[in-house]
Amino acid sequence: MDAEYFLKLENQLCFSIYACSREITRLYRPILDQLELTYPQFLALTVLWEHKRLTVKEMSELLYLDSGTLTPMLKRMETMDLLKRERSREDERKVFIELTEKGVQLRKDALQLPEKCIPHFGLSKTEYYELLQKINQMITSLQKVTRTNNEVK
Amino acid sequence: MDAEYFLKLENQLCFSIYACSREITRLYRPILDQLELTYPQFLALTVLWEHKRLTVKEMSELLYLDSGTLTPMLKRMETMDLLKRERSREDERKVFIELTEKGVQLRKDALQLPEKCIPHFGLSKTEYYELLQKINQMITSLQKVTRTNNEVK
DNA sequence: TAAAATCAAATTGTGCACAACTTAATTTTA
DNA sequence: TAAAATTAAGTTGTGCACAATTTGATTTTA
Repeated sequence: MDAEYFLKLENQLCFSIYACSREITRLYRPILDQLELTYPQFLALTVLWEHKRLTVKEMSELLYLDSGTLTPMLKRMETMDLLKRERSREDERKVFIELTEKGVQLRKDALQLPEKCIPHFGLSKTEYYELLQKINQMITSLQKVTRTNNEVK
Repeated sequence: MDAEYFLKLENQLCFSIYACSREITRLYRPILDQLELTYPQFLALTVLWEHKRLTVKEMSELLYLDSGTLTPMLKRMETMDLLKRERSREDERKVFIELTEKGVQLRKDALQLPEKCIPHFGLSKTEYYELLQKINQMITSLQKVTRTNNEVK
């Protein structure tokens, strides 16, 4: 492994991925602005459109975000009348998140997002799927290290 | 294009890339902690190791970060004695950034980063390069839209 | 060459991201 | 079954990211 080589910015895959992530968010922003959503809020809605009702913990596992990020964001979204937060009666440590009618309805408007944005990725259908698969493979590998006690040192 | 399909979290390439970016940062963190650096600070050092002296504008173009992000970060790094900020005499709008001896020396310690981290990406050499290329291709496509006035609406 | 336009950096304000910690509830175990 | 351990959510504090705006310098142009 040539450490000198990989220390150059242009050869750092981590930088490319980090920059690409922000570039996609920038692409999405004008449309999300119309829906009055941020990108993380849109992701939170996405999992709620799929699962109806989730605890904060479950959302945290789906989005890889912790309660320190989710709690304040969900509170903001509650204020915006997109969702309800309700503490579980069976286990009072848990808080259930459920969409309001407004939150459910927003899905219709959000459908334009993939249609308007994905063409700008500059990828063929095949490239899109292959890239998705590769990145997911990478996430799985990374989580083996980052989600255990085997910290890299 | 099946918008319903692409609205599912698992099919969203943007989510994968966003999650992957954070997962890599998490992998890097224990090592960067030892160097007392954050990931964006490490990137700032990376471009300064390559270019010796840069204006804020030039760093902003290399890292795709604006002055609102860079100025406070560079001030923190100046306090940490990693770099100097000096306003240009020829054009007083510009501020030059240059590494201190401490900033230069940190490069030696940073060399361990790629060596220790890249193996955990779970990619072969070929896969690494292909992925790097694909992501860079994607960034270029995205910038055609995000870095012009043709906003997606 | 003086006004208008542009430019570079800094500032302000909002919203993540996340480490570290706290609180309160539930589960485990001695 | 009471103490210890674990768990879920919330809190606190720091550091990005970035839009929008401001400040001051330089360039363009009428």
